[in-house]
Amino acid sequence: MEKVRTRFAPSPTGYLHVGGARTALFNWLWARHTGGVFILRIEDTDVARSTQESTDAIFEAMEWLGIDWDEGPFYQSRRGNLYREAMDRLLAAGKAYACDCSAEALEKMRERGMALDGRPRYDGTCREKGLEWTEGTVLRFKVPRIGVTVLPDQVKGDIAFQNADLDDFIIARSDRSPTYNFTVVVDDIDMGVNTIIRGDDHVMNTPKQMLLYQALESPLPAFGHVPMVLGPDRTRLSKRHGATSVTAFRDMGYLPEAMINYLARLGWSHGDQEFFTRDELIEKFTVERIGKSAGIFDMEKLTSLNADHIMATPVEDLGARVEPFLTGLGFDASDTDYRLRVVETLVPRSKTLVDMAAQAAFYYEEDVVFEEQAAKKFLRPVALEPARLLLSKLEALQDWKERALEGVFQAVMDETGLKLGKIAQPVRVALTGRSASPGIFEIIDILGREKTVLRLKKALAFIEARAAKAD
RNA sequence: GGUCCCAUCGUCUAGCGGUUAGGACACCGGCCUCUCACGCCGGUAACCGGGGUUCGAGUCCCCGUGGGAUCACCA
Repeated sequence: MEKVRTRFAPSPTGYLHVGGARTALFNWLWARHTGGVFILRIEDTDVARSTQESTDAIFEAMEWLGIDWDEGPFYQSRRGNLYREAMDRLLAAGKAYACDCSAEALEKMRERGMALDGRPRYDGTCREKGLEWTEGTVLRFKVPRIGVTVLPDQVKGDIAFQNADLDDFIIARSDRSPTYNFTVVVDDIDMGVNTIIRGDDHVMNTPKQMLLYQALESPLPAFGHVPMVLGPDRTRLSKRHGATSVTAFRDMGYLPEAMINYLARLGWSHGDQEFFTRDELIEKFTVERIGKSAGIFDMEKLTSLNADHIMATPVEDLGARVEPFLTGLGFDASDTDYRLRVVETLVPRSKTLVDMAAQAAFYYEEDVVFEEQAAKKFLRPVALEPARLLLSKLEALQDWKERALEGVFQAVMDETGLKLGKIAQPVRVALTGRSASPGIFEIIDILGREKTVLRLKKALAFIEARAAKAD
C-alpha cells in the first residue's frame, strides 16, 4: 500500500478558525494513524489579501494544538516557475487557450446565461480563436463539452457532475499569475499528495480539479469532503458567533487536548466514546467514520470536555499551565510547591484554566474581600463563640496538618455542641471571602497558620463591629 | 435561479432490515456531603412529511419539504 500523504493548505488571510483547525486535525490524524506524511502549504497566491501576521497566527495555533507537520511549510508565492511550466504544457497540448474577453463582455454572458436557464457561465467565445497568450489575456482550461466526471468521495460517496455544466475556468490571470484551482492541483501533484481531506465548500471545485489531473496526466488522489462547522444559528461559523479563532480558546483557558478531542468528535465518531487522549485519537481515527452532515459548534460541550481533560492531566502539568493565568491576575505564583497544592484542590471544580485561576485568588490575595451575600449570611454574632474557640486552638496547634486540623474542629464541635456545617461555613467565608470553596481542612492546611489566624481575626473584628452597630 | 450535498432528542452522535431507538452535553430530581464541585442513581426529550420495496423499515428506493454549499482574473 502506498504511503498516505496528506496536507493542510490554508490561505493566510486571517487567523486559524475552528473549522480550519478541524480540517488540519483530520488530515494530521489520518497521516499519523497510517504512519504517513502530513504537509503544510500556505496558499498565498492572493497577494492582496495574504499577510505575514496571518501566516504566523496559523503556525501559532497549530503549534498550540500540537499539530506538527513533516514537510513544509511551502509557499505558493515562491513556486511560480512550477505553475508556469504546467501552463505551458497545457497550452502546448491544446488543453488550454488564451482569452481576451473583457470584464463587461463576461458580465453580459453571465446575465444572458442567467436569463436563459439560470446558469451563469462563460460561453467559450475564445475557445477556438487560437489567440496567442500575451500580456493582458487570461488562460482558460478547455473543459470537455460532453461527459460526466464522477467524484468518488471518501465521506459522501460518489458525486456526479456533467462536464457541460462546468465553465472553461481561468487558470492564469491577465498578469499571468495562476489561480487557485490550478495551483492546488499542480502542487498536490508535485508534492505527491494522495489524500485530500478538506471542507465540503470545495466539492464544486473538485470536478474541475479532477479534469486538471487528467490533463496533466497524473493519478487522482483520494478525496474526502468534510461537512461544515456551523454556529448556533445554523449558519456558517463566523466572528459574530463569538470566539472562532483557535488561539482565543487558548486564552480562555481551554486545553489543546480538549480542543482537539472536541473538534474530532464534531463530525467524527467512534461508537459511544466521548473522551479521547491525543494518542487514542491517532489510534482510532479513520476517514470512513467521518459523518456526512454539518455540525453546530457547541461551547458547552467543549467546556465539559475541557473539565474532563483538566481532571485527566497530571497536577504538575496543570500547575505549569495555570501559572500564566495566575500571573495575569497580578499574583506572584512563582512558588511551585505552593501552586501545586493549590491546583490540586481546584482540579475537580474547574472548567477552564481561567476559571481555576479565578478560584485560586483567595490563596494568593493578601487580604480577603468578603462577598456581601456570604458575609451577610455567615459572618454573624452566633459564629463568634465557635470562631474564637477555634482561633485559640489553632494558635496553640503544634502539628499543622489536615488530620490535626480536623481534630481541632472536632474539639470545637464537642465543646459547643455544634455541627461541622455551623462552624465550617463562617470559617470558609473568613478565609476565602466566599461561601463556596475547596474543603475547609485542606484550605487551612495550605494557607498556613499565619494567614489563617490573620483572616480569622479580621472576620472576628468584622462580626464584632457589625454586632456593635446593631446594638 | 442552475448544480451539488445533507436530514435520529435543543446540541454532538450510536444505529449499517427485526432494538423497550443507545450514549454524551445541557436541563430537572435524588444520593453523597463542611460549602461548591467531583462521583453515583433516576427523569424529560428524537427517527422532517408522503409514497413505495419487504413478512417486517430510523435503516433500501422515489417525491416533497427544510437546511447548507457553490456559481470570480478569492482561496
